[in-house]
Amino acid sequence: MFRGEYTLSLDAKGRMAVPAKYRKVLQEECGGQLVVTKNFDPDARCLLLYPLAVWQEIENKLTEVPGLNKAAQRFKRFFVGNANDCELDKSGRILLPATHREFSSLGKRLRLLGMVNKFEIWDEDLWCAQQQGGFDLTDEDGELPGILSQLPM
Amino acid sequence: MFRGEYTLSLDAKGRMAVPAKYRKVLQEECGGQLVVTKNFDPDARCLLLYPLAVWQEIENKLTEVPGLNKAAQRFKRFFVGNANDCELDKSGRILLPATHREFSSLGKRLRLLGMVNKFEIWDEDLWCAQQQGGFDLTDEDGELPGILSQLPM
DNA sequence: CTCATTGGTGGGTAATTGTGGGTAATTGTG
DNA sequence: CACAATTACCCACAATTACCCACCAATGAG
Repeated sequence: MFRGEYTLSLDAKGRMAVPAKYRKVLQEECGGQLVVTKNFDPDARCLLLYPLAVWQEIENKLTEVPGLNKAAQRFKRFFVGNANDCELDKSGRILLPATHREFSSLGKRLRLLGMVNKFEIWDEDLWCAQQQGGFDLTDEDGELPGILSQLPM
Repeated sequence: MFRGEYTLSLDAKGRMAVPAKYRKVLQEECGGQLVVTKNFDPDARCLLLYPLAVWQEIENKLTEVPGLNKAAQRFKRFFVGNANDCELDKSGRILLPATHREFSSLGKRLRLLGMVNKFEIWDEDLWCAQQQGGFDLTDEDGELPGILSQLPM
């Protein structure tokens, strides 16, 4: 699955090269079909990039969301409403929609992060600023998420 | 498993030779596939080097992390987002990504530390400075971690 | 002590990967 | 239907990476 940090650039046409090592996998897994959406966490203004197959699982789950639950609808509106298809072109690049580039303040230099089942796309400066701040691993409730306390790292 | 301290150098291209005694093991255990990431502890600015097989155990655990838990995502972003693959080349060296070298202030001289299931990579000067300071074995809460109090040492 | 072997280092070179931009095809709009 | 805007394809160049070989220092055997 996906991991690691890649420094890449956004060209004048709004395209980003996907690292060569992932192109083959993405072709096989989903014919180079991807989905970009915006991250809902206001403290992490980045884009999320999913292989179509992974995205569809999420989308399936979302069909179960009750139509009258306002919070759920709000989430769906943001997450799915902002999810655009993109396809790897013949040279292994994807075109990021203008609205998305603007949302995440993407400049010329980007950082792509492998996040196991998806990628995150950050503006380089934003990412560096984000990394500067200390890391607080505790939840809103001040607790360490259970899963983190058991990692064999 | 890994132990010991090795003094090595980083060449002009950013490569580091893995000590010969570990090359064979790493080839057998994981085909020479390794993963480097950045250490989470701001008081220990070093890189962590895992054999792929060990890394995958950690990563598997992380697939269970809920996408909407902000603290968990923050952790994943740092730990997995910074985890780049590296492979032993034909002469037993690995190429450390530029971003990682910068993060841990790696100069020409390095120290590699065996840490049982992983290695740590330090800049030599940083490592020496770190060793100067006294050692506090107690946790943030002033307690000795339970597991340490039972060591048959 | 000398020689052969091994392990670490440096650097040339070829292959691969990322980037920029011209041009043709497609899409949407009036 | 014609036009403008956008997108996809292609090629050329630059940067990076992987492979190879040569060198030197340390080690161990004879």
